[in-house]
Amino acid sequence: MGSPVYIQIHNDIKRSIESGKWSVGDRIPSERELAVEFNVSRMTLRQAIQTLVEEGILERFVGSGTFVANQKVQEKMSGVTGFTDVMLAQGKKPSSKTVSYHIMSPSLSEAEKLKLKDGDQVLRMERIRYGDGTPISFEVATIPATIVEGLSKPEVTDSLYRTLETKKNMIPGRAKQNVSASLASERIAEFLDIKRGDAILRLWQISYLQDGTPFEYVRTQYVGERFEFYLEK
Amino acid sequence: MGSPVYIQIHNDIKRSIESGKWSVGDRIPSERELAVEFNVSRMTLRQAIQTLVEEGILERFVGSGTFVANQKVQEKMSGVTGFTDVMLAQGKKPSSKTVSYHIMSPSLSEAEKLKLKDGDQVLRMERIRYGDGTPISFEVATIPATIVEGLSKPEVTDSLYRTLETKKNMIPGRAKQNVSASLASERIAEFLDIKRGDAILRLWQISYLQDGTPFEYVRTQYVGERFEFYLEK
DNA sequence: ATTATATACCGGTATAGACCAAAAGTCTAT
DNA sequence: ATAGACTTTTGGTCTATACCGGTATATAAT
Repeated sequence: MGSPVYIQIHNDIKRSIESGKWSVGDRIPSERELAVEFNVSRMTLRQAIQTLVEEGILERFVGSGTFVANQKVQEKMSGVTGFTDVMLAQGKKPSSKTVSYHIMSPSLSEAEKLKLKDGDQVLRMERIRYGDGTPISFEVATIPATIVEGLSKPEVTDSLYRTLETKKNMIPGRAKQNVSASLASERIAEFLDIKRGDAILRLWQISYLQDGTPFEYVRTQYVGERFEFYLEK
Repeated sequence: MGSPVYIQIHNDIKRSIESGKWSVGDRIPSERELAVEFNVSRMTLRQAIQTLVEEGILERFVGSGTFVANQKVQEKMSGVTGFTDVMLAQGKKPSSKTVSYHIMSPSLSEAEKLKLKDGDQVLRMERIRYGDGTPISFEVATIPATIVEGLSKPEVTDSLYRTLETKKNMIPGRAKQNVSASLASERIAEFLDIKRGDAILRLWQISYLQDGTPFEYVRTQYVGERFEFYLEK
């Protein structure tokens, strides 16, 4: 094992939570108890907990204990995690309908934002996203063709982030986002089962790999009534 | 001094950097040296450094040392910086009109979010914010009366964040935010010089001091057409 | 039954030491 | 002069221990 002990413990605890050993709201054993259980000092154990707190998986309260957090998972939403994970984290069943899916030449704006060279092709797809069957958003995603090379359509549409990590060992790093509000057009309203003129939360996002290469440019329109964006700074 | 030693050292070092004692790219003394200088254990000193690294002010390299990083500016935007600084950063002249300003008893929701005790009073103010003279947002801010005690109205309304830092030595820490979209009501439309039913970007934010005390609860409605929210993750 | 009060437990902070691996500096043999 | 081998310095990890103040709960006093 190359990684430090506290990272291993971090993963151990994370697995325990994912496997249902501890559920949302549960108090996990105290630091002193866990330190004995994992046979490390309390300081080391604390470091493992610390990383989980920073991820929003655990919450600590002085005098009370450490608890499995519920809400905060949403934080990642604003980050580089995809729609699928966000919905799952909220206990909603994610699904999506692909409206279009084509390899094509990028628009000027797309080429600029994805730092493409002349002649580079992109995959552009339009999708409607659902949570528990209700339309949540309509998104247009543009991805450089080189990134999705060799991937099947389901691998791209189902959960691109996971596929990239597992199949191509590409790990998302930072992301730039822009949020604003507008009104639903006729076409969008139809897709999202709302009325024309209803409130829309607009998000555009450029996601970068850890080396700074842009790999996805997404413009999303969320139904204002059905979606909240949660951030923690 | 109530705050932990490592926070004090954190601020000490931060001040040293701001005052130009150490510039961008400079190597600061080693952890062991600084520990001696501040007369604390290396672990405690490390914690101070750690918080500065998390803020992006310092960078650490094993075997080389700890260096002053070049700051990313815009990130604070979505965080605990106020409207004034955001506008200035974009080269727009900020101004605001206070619609109401009263000390009163908090609503249930306010009391809960600001963790108030029974009988605690709050300052509630409604403001219209302008950028270069154009209405950008309407906001309702609720602040515990204890926080603004002894401050003049201009000190609160002009730039609360700066006043708190300079006058009360209160330093903002984290903030929780929620973003969604809705439509403008008649009243809001009038304030913002738009039409009823126009797109509104809604933001509520709870800001906390470094010790976790909530000190401000703000609900803002931005004109969708005139405002974009920029984030970097 | 209700209200104080004591106490055990919790995470937060802090100390003083230790060893490791990566990086940088120094010295040496070629 | 340079490549390679040592040594020192650096941040990263880890231990074992201690005390603090907040929290909850059991116990005693009302």
